[in-house]
Amino acid sequence: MATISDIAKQANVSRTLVSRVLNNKPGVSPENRKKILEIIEKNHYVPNGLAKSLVLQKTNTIGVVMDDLCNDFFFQLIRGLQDGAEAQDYNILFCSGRRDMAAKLKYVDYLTSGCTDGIIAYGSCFDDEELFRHVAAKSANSVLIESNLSDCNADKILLDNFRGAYAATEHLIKQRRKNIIHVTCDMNYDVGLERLNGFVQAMHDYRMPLKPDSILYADHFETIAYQQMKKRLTQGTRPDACFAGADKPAFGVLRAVTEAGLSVPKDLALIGFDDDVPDSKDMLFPALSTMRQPLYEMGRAGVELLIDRINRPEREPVTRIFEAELILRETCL
Amino acid sequence: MATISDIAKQANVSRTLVSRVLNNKPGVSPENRKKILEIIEKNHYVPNGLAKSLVLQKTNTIGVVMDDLCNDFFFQLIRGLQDGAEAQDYNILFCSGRRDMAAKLKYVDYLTSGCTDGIIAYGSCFDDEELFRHVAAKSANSVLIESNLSDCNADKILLDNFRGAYAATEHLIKQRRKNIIHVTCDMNYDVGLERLNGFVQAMHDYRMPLKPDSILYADHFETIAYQQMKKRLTQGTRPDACFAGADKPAFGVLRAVTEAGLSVPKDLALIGFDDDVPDSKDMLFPALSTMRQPLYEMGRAGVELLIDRINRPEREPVTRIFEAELILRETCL
DNA sequence: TTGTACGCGTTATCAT
DNA sequence: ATGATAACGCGTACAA
Repeated sequence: MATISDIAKQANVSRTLVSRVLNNKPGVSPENRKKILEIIEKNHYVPNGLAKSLVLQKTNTIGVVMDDLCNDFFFQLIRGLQDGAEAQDYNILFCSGRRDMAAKLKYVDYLTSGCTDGIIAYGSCFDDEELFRHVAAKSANSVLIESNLSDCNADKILLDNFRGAYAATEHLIKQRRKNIIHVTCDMNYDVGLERLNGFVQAMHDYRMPLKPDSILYADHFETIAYQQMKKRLTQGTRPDACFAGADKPAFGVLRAVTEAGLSVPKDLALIGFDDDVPDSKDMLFPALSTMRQPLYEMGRAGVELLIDRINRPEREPVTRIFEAELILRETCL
Repeated sequence: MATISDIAKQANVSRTLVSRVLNNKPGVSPENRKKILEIIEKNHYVPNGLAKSLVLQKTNTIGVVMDDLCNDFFFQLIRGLQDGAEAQDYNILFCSGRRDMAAKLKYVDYLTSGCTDGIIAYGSCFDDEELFRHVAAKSANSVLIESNLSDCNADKILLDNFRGAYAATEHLIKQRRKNIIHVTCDMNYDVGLERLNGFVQAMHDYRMPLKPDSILYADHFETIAYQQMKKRLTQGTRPDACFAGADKPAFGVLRAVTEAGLSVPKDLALIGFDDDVPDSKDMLFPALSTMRQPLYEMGRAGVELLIDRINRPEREPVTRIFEAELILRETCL
């Protein structure tokens, strides 16, 4: 690959002039500018970004680290991140640890060792704590999405999962449902705990009965929720309402309920969480009522916070908390 | 951020010794090594990757540019790429132009200007030609997936769309279907044309009638195929078999056919292309028969070719052609 | 074992 | 308008 020196040599000028032409700066005679531009063109010359970033101490690039790129749950988040970066003319790079912690750590190290001006990390898995402390300790610019880590020097984007869960549960209660259960999402994540807590608090505040079989433990996918719900329907009193900690388990519940010959929402009202519904699901089941998580907006806000921090590294860290919104469709009116 | 000089100063040694410790090289006394390691630890020091790559002329990183990260079609490809990179201890970065050509070009420029050892570009859109010529002209290491661009200095990973389409059509013919139609995928892409050609050739070879209404033009999504098929069912002779240029339009067809009260595969046999089926679809419709495109393997192969080229830049460009595999499920036996 | 000096490719400063 | 020089942070001959 040609370098700036090659171009300078061919044009019989100094590297300084070439650099000025490259960056559209004044101080170059029209003839020289023309000649230099031609030679640049002829050689398909592009300045080396590494060298440039090294001397400028600026990359105009931000990095994103996530658990897994291959999950449609992240689509809206990704769009928000991309649009946010695009709006301020930053490059944005995506990495994923393929659900592997060591790989994720590796990418954090990589992205914070010079090639970006800052990183955004998504994840509320308890295991992520080590990761984020590592980032913060290096005092790299960073924003954490969905991770409520105290005293670490990073901006944070959070969703009020507790209030969201509370609101969903409250709605079911006000619908005069009598036997409300909660199917959790993955309890290895903060969100799992927070949503469970919101459910419990609402039940408590409204003096609703909370029995051991009021809570079914599942994860972020459909299958376990389906199995748990299927089992639950064969024992104890039949629930007439369910708040699920995420949409995917909600669909597991929906499937179990439907297969048991029950009618939704008549026999059982159902509210999910996330608004993470592939179009095709709407054709399969009644449309899912859910607490919408504004992932697009959270992504955009994350990028904006990060770039602001890049420009003002001394600013105190802030936390922006988003609210989930109750979307009533067909599974709960 | 601390630099290697800072560490050296604190340890009262030269930068050389610190560098040796960082890279696990001999030539450092045990005492010095210990002292240096402690200071590195204390400062959370990590070497600057830019400077390192600049002097080493090596980044151990590859970049991927795609149309759109937010499409489940790419999941298997991404997994293949990641696993391939992981296997050889390379970092892999994903960028997407959000379906915007200018953005895609920008990312290609960015990734080929120093921060990676090579790039992989996916796409067979005709518009991509400019892009790939641009890459090749810079003589950056690159591999093109699904893009059959002649005389450009890059390795290529291709799928034999013609043969795949031919095989699908042939299967329908041998099923003794009499009125076979083809619903295309997006004709702005090579794959659209190649699959159409395969269909036409098979029909021709077997002396099957090919009328103007034997071909419905759609795109890579469901809706248009659905509309076209719906219209088609109200006019002309009813088709008894359909080969669709991709799975998503196949599902559009399936929906139209089902809504028209026809039975699949009895009244109409259907074969898609890609094997790009979200789980939930299987619950909604009869499972789709399709030509499986081995995207995972294509991704892995792409990375392997790229890294091989990085190690042997003088090697002649090669092209690896993968074959699609007929997967018979419920929509065609 | 240790350190000096140079180069990677670029931009910025300060002469001329 | 032009160019020599230093600097960014690192690795590595080479010399000591």
